[in-house]
Amino acid sequence: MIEPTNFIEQFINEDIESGKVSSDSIQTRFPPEPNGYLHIGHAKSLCLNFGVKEKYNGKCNLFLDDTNPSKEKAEYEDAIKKDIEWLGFSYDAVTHASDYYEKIYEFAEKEIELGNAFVCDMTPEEISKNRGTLTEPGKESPFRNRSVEENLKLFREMRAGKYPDGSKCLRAKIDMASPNINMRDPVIYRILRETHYRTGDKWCIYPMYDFAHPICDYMQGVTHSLCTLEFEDHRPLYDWVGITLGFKPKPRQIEFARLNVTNLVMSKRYLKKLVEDGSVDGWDDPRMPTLTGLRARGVPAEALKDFCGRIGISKANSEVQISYFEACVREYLNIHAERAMAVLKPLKVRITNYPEDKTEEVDFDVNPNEEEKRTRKILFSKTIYIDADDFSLAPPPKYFRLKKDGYVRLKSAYIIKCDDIVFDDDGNVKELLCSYVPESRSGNDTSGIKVKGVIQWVSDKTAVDVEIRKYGYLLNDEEYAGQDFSERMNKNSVTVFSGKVEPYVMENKDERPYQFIRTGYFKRLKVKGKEILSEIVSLKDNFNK
RNA sequence: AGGGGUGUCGCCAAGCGGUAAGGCACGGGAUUUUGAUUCCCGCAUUCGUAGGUUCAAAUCCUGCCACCCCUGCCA
Repeated sequence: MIEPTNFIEQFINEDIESGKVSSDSIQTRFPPEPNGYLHIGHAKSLCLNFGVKEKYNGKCNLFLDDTNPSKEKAEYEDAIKKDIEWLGFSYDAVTHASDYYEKIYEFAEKEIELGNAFVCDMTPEEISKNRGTLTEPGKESPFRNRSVEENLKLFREMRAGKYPDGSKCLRAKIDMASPNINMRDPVIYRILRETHYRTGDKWCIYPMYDFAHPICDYMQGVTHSLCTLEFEDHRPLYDWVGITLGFKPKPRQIEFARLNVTNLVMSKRYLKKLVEDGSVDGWDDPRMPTLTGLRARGVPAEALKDFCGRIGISKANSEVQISYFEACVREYLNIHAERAMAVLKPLKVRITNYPEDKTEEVDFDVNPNEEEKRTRKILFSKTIYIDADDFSLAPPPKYFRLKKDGYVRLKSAYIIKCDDIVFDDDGNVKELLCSYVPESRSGNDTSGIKVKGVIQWVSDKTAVDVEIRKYGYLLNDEEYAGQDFSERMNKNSVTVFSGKVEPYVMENKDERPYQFIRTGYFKRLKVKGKEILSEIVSLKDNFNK
């Protein structure tokens, strides 16, 4: 007996116990339509479907739901595969609705033969008009009672290309008076002369989602078809197809709430618009909530999966705060990211009592939290840079960092005292003149001086100039409601710093994330051929509280 | 009386008749050469609401309220 962690697994257990399905046959599928890139919302579905597969030792296919050739592209299919690979899920097979077009067609003929479907000559407008409303029943099509023979002949002619687009369609014969509008003789096949990215011009009729999906599920051996809440009303139709066609065992559709993240723009339509109008650099722009965007940002796949697991599965419409996601990212990065030093806004510091040409190496912890501590050497010298934010001309109370006549520790090195401030012509701080305490060297500090502030620094002898960027998210704040997306973008765009980092960060070939002391988590990224450092997520900062 | 759903802490979310798990956030304290991390401690006498059944209800029943989805030849 498998311990369920959500209501879907409870249902699966019930189906196993009741003998509906055998425990070794559990199968799900991840069913995106290849009409866009996967985003963080899909990650929830991915984790759910593959989670069930792993838990029940079952199967899970990547099923591309390509029944609408006018929206779908191979580019999207390729991107979807890459994203799933990145997340580390392995599917048992890649399948497409289009793989089953012939089979679906046969099932359609079967429905006709069973008297469950008819060819309708009404225009889309007429069908819409006769559908009735939420409170009034619809009117039956005048073509509803055509003979099986006539329907079969007409449907075959539809396939053969005898009729223009939209002039005829195949409809399920269910109930025009049903309170569920999806059951009012829904269209299950349409005529559409559009080149399909996989089947080309082989077909000029295409099955609709409601008809194709249950058939494809069944053909693949799917036992549990997990989808989002808006398909609840379609379940009776899903079941109708399975029952009329005699599917055994009939796949069970179970709905769950889709992921909403507070203020995060996730609509495929808007994301596509941003890409197309050049507001972002592409689907993989680090500001995008797409999986490829998150990957570019430096979000570890493990952190994303952890997030999906932690938010849980339910049927309640909910909105998860982005801080939850960020907490998961921080938690992972805290364990895995190497520490490094960097200054986003360099401020020159001259250590007046340090010899001009002397340098020395100090030991720096790669990650203080790891069990087997590793250290690496960092060069210290007379002139260094600290972050401008680590010095204050007018320090508030309880300010721990550098101020005039105050002491602060340079991480892994010496304690320094700020003796003097050099201003430029405009009255801005240009440089600090400090003195170091020779006996305060990290590791064997005999100075007896206690400082609360520890700041990062880089030596001018080794510092590498690099552009450092903080990327915002594409937010849909009330503040920006009604504004054009390009305007929202400007406000949530990119903050650029001309920073300096220790060479270690730039020397590594891989793109491992770093935690810059007291700053945040960063990774190297190439934007239009230029190497930059971009922020993955900021450090939790209690200083401002 | 259109149908289908959902309502448990600021945000997720367990709970399935025996007297409110956990996480994020938050508040307090300790340790810390990252104001990070880590570590303690606190954080719903109450489960949308009003009744009812029961020795006992978030869990069962009834009524009300709120929110979401459905009138594509989209998925």
